[in-house]
Amino acid sequence: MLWQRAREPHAHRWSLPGGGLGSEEDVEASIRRQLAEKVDVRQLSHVEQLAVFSAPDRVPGPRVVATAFLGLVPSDTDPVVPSDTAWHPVDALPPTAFDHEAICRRARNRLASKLSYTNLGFALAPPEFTISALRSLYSAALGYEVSATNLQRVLSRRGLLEPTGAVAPVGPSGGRPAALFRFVSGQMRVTDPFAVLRPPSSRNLGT
Amino acid sequence: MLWQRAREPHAHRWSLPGGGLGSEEDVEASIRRQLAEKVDVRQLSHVEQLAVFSAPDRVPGPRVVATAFLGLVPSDTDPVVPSDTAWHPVDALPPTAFDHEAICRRARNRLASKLSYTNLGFALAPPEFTISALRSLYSAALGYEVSATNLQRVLSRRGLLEPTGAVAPVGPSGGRPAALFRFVSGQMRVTDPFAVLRPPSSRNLGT
DNA sequence: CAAGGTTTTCGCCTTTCGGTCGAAAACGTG
DNA sequence: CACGTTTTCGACCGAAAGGCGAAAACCTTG
Repeated sequence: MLWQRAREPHAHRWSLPGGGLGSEEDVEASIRRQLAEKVDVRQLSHVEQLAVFSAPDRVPGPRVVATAFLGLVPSDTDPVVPSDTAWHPVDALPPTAFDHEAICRRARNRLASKLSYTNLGFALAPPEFTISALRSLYSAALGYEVSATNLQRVLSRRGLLEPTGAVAPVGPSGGRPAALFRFVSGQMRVTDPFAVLRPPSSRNLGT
Repeated sequence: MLWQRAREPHAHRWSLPGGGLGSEEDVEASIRRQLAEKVDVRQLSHVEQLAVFSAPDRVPGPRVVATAFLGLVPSDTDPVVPSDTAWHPVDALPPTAFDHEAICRRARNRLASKLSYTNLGFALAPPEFTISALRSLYSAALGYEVSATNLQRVLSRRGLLEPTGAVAPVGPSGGRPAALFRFVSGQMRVTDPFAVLRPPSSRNLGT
């Protein structure tokens, strides 16, 4: 989500939401406050620090040190945004101000990595979803196609997925109605990565 | 590596090396400069941003925003450090100044995670090492025992390990002399994590 | 120098995990 | 009711990882 700068420098270029750090808040409280001007903060399903960008010449004039965040909203949210603000596909960004394109790239890479080795998927999905919808989300975020069969098995084996029992309405072209799933509550925050070298004789599946 | 504060606030408590950001450097250049006063920077085998710590009351007086870094040196380096500076086991830290204990915990968690799903191990190991020495390093960093057999196999299969041909001198209690290994050059920087959901029909093993 | 202790290495086996494929299920439509 | 469409599920396979124990290669000691 970018907003279009009205004034120089870099007028008319698109930039990430953000602003100065208040004296009584930490950086996360600050970005949530800044974001509240653009979108309802309660819709944020995940917020994490990305990196500090601090090159002396990253903005004209006096140095500005930026703490970049990665913020996610579920795919079904369509928040009302101000007129100077719009969503852009991360693969086809318009001309951006300052180093904001690099920041977006970093965010995209972080998301793709964490999708694979953590349970971050819950932050992208709506409360209930079909496997094929989830497959589309993962494919879009990762940048390559994943198999629905495999995705369901991997997430299920990790104990993240739970059928709701209901089925989704069928599409205009027919087909078998898809079962609805949800991420199991209690797993709706980022947990430890799924380690490859595990402690002896203990899997990280059970509660 | 901590140094002992001489003055208030928090006199005599141990704190992480660091200092103010200069106007002509970014945060990584700054921490390398600060660290150079304590230890030869060329010994650093890995440096990465950890997180920003910015709670308004994290230090007394005016707010100080800190960008924390994780820095690693190979286990065989024993750098000369100033008299007010010393190494401490991360599991048994002395009383620390400010929020530096929390920073250390975060660093330790980051290290443990990345050891498993990236090739970060090279940053901890000396240029040449035996499998059991490497096993000790991994066990210490991860906090649980790993099997030497499995560690060697996992790292080998990822194409990270290479035998030097030489063997290490035997210990005081005898035993078969251990073969020496090195991390293959070209893999001596952190590469992409080993993704679980891979793109179709392409493994991340080949060069 | 043979016996026994110690440490490393290696092969074999089992389990788990991820990838792939195709058949079957469950809907629409003509 | 045949047919297209989409989802679901089971089967199979290879690769990855964990576990175990025998063999190898050194030491010391009697």
